[in-house]
Amino acid sequence: MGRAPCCDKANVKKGPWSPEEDAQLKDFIEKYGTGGNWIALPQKAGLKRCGKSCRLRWLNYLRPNIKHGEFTEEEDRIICSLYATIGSRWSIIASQLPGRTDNDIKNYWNTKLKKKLLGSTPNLNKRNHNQQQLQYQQLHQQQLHFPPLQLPQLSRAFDQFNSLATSTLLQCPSYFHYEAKPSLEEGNMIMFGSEKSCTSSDNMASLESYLYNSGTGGTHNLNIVKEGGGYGMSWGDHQAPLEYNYEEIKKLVNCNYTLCNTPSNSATPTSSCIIQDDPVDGLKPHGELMYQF
DNA sequence: AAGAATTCCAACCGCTATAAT
DNA sequence: CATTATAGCGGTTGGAATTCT
Repeated sequence: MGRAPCCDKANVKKGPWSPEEDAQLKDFIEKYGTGGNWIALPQKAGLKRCGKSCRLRWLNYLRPNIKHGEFTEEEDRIICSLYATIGSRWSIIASQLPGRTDNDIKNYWNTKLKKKLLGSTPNLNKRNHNQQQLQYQQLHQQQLHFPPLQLPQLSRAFDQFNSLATSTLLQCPSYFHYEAKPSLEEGNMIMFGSEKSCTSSDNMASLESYLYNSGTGGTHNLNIVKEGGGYGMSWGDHQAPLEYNYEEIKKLVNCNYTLCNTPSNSATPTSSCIIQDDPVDGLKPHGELMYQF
């Protein structure tokens, strides 16, 4: 038996709320509270609405101290920082921004902030973006000389990751956790991330999806392994099937890692790393970043 | 000026976690 | 413990408003 519906779908109003309905809901809640039962509330308040709809209307619009309008730079910074750390957990992010709702922040992120961060190309529309992405992928493949479909997921995952990570870092470097061992050599490892970690069932596709969806969240280890005459990469249980040389790996990762005065074997808090954007890719933000790790 | 394309955001949907029985 | 009801969450959508061509 499936779950019972919370209301009679045929007899509830949907769509935008009228000022009268707003007033009715507001008056009722201010007088009697929600009673901890949203499902029963619309009937008591005389509204032909689903309890869920009432709850949403109250939380996102009617309740006191809701802040509407422009987000401040400080709010932007907090959202970026938390998104980089915990991903799209909007209710937690909203809890750090008094007066803002999760829905508001989610909308703001999806429509403005994400573009602002990635927006080194302000006139980018969907068509241009897709074209540029395609051009980039073609160029990328030509340069690397690896056959199509051999490692597309990993390559694209890195594209997505680096693009967002670099932008995020520009905004809020203190919240992003980055570690690297001294160089891309056998046995070395690059670790990105913060709190989340991939599960044992992750595969390349889910990893791609994870990186795509969660931006910089997560802890990911890219292991460099020696394979025959070149280097390969492994990610969790998955091993790249191809061999790459040092330069190819660098290009595949899509950043140039230059380490300065780094003691061997481990990253230390006194070391710094310069990441430069791939000049091939016009979509990515340009510049040079310094990290302490 | 007008139609097309894009942006924006309120509201909905479906899922999961938790509470109640 | 199993089942059912509810709250809450995040992803998605519809359509109004705005911008572009």
